Amino acid sequence: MTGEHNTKNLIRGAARRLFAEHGYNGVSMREIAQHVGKQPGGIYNHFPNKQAILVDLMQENLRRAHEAVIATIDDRLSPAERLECFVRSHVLHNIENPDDIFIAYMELRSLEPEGATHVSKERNGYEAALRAILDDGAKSSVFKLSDPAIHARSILSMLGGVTVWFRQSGPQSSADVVECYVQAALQSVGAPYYPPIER
Amino acid sequence: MTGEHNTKNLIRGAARRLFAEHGYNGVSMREIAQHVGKQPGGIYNHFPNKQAILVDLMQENLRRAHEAVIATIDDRLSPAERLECFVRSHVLHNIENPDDIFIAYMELRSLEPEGATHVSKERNGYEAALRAILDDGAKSSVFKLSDPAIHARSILSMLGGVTVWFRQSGPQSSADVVECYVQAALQSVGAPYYPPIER
DNA sequence: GTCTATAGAGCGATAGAC
DNA sequence: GTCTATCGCTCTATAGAC
Repeated sequence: MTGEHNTKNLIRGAARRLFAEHGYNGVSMREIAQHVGKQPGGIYNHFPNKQAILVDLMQENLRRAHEAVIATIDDRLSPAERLECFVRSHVLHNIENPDDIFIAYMELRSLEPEGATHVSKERNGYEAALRAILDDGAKSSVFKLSDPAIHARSILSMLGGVTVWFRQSGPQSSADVVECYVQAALQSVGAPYYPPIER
Repeated sequence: MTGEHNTKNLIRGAARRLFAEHGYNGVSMREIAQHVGKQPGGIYNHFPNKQAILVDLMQENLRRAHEAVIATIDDRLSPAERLECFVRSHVLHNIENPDDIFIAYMELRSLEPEGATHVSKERNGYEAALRAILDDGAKSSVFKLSDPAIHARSILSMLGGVTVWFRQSGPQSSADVVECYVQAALQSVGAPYYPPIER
């Protein structure tokens, strides 16, 4: 699936990088072609138009991101443990795929209606999964929160912010950053945070 | 200053609305002119070019937003009280000026270098003001946080998210939403949250 | 599947009458 | 300060040779 066709994937890669940096409307087919080392017209052998490249990136990446996070959550764990799993894998995935995530959350407005509703549904499902954890914790009073829906959104905004400033090449280790977001997210719903292990 | 010239302010208003909805690169001078009820060429009597409209909006609005928030913080208060003031006025300002804030945080990449550095400095100063509060609270152990810089960024991302989903015309009251973010932000740094008053 | 060439539309910005 | 008109350019997308 990923390596199905070389040029098509090169186009995906160039578009991902350029869309993340300049935004969908700030990037031309010519620029994408140039980064792939091909002529502009040739892109249309792989995607019917520019919008299709964005749809391809957003739908596929968002689906994979959500799937990866949801898979790490074991329903038998406590709400606090499930939230910790959620945050940890979400931030880790964001750190490892900053461009994908950045595009997915910035370019909803550049999608035409059909793609926009699809992506919105995908996002709402993900948000609902997080809200279910918060609801559970609120019921058993291990979480202190007045509105699970708003807290869910605020956690997602918080975690999404990591793609704006964090770079793997920077001074901080991924593990430390993840840990810090785990602490902030757990505490934000009133759950206690215990650092992994003293060194 | 605000009412200095009618057409110029109409242009500001149309550009604010359109940039927030479609992004800087997704809006043409023709569209802005149309929303103002003027001819495209006429805009250039008020702004030298398109970029100048964006710079005008971002610099002025960000400065006013930060000024308004910082002004509500009394240095004699405790770190927790100062953080509460910060969050409360920040969210309230975001709610009352969603387009301004949304543009300021989304369109940094559409700014040419000169304007980008100016806006970055403005933002960094604001982030530093928040970090100073967190540092204070961490020193006296009323806040529980492993990295004040990351916690400051995570709070700002969290609060900024309100512009994405909240609408004044929606079902929730501004006051309730503000209160919810106050709770999430205070708790995220490990500070206790006391609801305003039982009803 | 890639190329060259270009159609057809829209863009930012300017000139000059009023 | 607003208008009409337009320049020069870039854009997405297509056609057709190889």
